[in-house]
Amino acid sequence: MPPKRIEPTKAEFNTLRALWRLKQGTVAEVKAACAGLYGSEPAYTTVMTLLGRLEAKQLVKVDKARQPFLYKPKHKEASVLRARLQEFLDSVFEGDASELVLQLVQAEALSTADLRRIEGKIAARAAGERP
Amino acid sequence: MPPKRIEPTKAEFNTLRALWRLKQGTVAEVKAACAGLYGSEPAYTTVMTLLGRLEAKQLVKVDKARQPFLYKPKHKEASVLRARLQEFLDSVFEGDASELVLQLVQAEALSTADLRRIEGKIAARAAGERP
DNA sequence: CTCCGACTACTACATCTGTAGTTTAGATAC
DNA sequence: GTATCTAAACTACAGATGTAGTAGTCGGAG
Repeated sequence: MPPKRIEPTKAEFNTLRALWRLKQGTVAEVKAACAGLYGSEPAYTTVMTLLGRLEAKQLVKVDKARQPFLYKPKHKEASVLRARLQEFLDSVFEGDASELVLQLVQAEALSTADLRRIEGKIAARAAGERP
Repeated sequence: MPPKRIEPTKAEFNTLRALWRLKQGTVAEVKAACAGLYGSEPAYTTVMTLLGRLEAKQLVKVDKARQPFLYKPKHKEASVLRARLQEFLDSVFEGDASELVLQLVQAEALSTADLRRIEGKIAARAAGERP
């Protein structure tokens, strides 16, 4: 199997998000994107450090032929989100997804209307899958 | 407002979970409960440290009149779970709960049947609320 | 050519986390 | 009362994390 992706830390994850938004980018571009997304702009070298750590974790790849280096995410955003979600679900809710959703509703982050919309979306997808 | 609860780290959270299961307990009891819940048993002093940090974070209270000290969770489990969930939702899914649920379904942690069950539960609760 | 500015490579460092050892003071068993 | 045991207090420490400074390099402005 693929040698099990290592998860990004919070700061790394935010950097990665900036990169997803850009599709790809240089350190300077990512730095600017971070400013846009999170209000504050990290130092240039901070972004470098984070991108470097992300590279070490195999979460981004770098084209060193180009100058300045061009960074690209190595995985789809949804895929990384899902991994983080799974990790969270297991460690906090002991894998009980229903309980998690119930808490979401009770926290009023989600309404029954939302739930129904989601069901609809799934149904649509299932129908389209094997037409 | 209450001075905003500080969130527990992973190890602290696990310790807290043990305490929730016990309702209350001494260091030795919590240590044993951890063994049961997580397979491995931490050192006695490790449990002390963690309970101490939890106390500093106002997440447990200690009765020092009793000997050995008796620890009790200061908040309901559901309430802490919900706070962690909210934090996660905001930081990873930018507050979009529907997206989170959709990912749960796609990760096959949840089925449409589950969703329907949850809706049912909510409906029942809503009905019982103001009968 | 020479200096400047953009970049990358290395280094730094305070905190936070997980995990536990060491010291001490009161309770207990003989 | 003296050795023993227990539980609490204090101390330790390596690795992860967030954040950034400094040194060295290379291509272009003048």
